[in-house]
Amino acid sequence: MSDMSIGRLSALSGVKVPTIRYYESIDMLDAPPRSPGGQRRYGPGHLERLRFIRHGRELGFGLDDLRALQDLSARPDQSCDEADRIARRQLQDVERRIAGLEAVRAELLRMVERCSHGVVDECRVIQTLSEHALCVHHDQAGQTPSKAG
Amino acid sequence: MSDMSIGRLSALSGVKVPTIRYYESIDMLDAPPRSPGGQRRYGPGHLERLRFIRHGRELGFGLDDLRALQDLSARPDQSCDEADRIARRQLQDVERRIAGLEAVRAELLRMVERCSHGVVDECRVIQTLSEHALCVHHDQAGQTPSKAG
DNA sequence: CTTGAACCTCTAGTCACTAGAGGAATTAGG
DNA sequence: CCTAATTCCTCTAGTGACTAGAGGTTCAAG
Repeated sequence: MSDMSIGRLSALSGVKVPTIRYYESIDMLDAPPRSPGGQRRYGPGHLERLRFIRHGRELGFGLDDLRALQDLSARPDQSCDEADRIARRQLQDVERRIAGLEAVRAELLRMVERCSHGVVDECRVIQTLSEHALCVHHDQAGQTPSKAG
Repeated sequence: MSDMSIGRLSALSGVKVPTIRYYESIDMLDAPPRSPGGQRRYGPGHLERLRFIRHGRELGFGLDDLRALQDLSARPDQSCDEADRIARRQLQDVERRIAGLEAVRAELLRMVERCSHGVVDECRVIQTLSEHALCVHHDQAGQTPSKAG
């Protein structure tokens, strides 16, 4: 288990080899000792940490959040309010994204269901994309403070 | 309406000024004529196209897809099968992402609901991330993790 | 000892923008 | 016409989280 090569660590963690090296380069993962020839040799601590990161990434946490959570878990006496706050923020973000995607899904469904498989000129897909151009929906411009059309 | 500045086009389309220039640079949007001093002057066709692009982006289409859809709409006699195919692929992608995010949401909910607001050592948030036993990845030799995003 | 897989560093590319520097043009008011 | 404010210009570089490839070195098995 100790003295793993990067390939073995990759297989055991499910994180690709270049990604492990990338994590090291951005200080997400401690640089391991090297073999006499200069190749990385990992211990079980690295594997544990990588799995933590991978699990967190699967849940959509950013690497900065995971760094913060990892730092917290190194100080077990502290209050876990910060960890809770990070997780709740992530939950809200995920819920917001689900809501957005469901609206998108509804519109895409309308699009493809109305497609009569004719020619482009009558195509609902393209028409819908063009038509909605007439609606000035949720205006998020914010780039020109003076006047708006 | 004709001879808009880039700022006005931005306000009317909801697409930010640097993004409009970026679209021009990657040939998503025709380069407009210039004023004597070299500033861009847009017509209504540009506005229509930009709104098409923005709407498509809101639905999650990639710029390559939108380029293809635009090219199709310039040839109204063609079959719209290609447009339909692009939209259906997008719909599937969105549905796949929703499913992934809902699994993520469930796990995040379990996380924060079990947090007892004590100290880090007992924190469910951090514990859950560390518990790779419950993790979905069994691929000990595989090299292709799938991601929820 | 040879072979071939796995490893090394480094650069650059991905997607769709965003930020900022440093300067030129335009517009509104006087 | 002059000035000041605003908008515009090009260009480079940065974002997040990797991924791909070149060109070379080390390791483990036979």
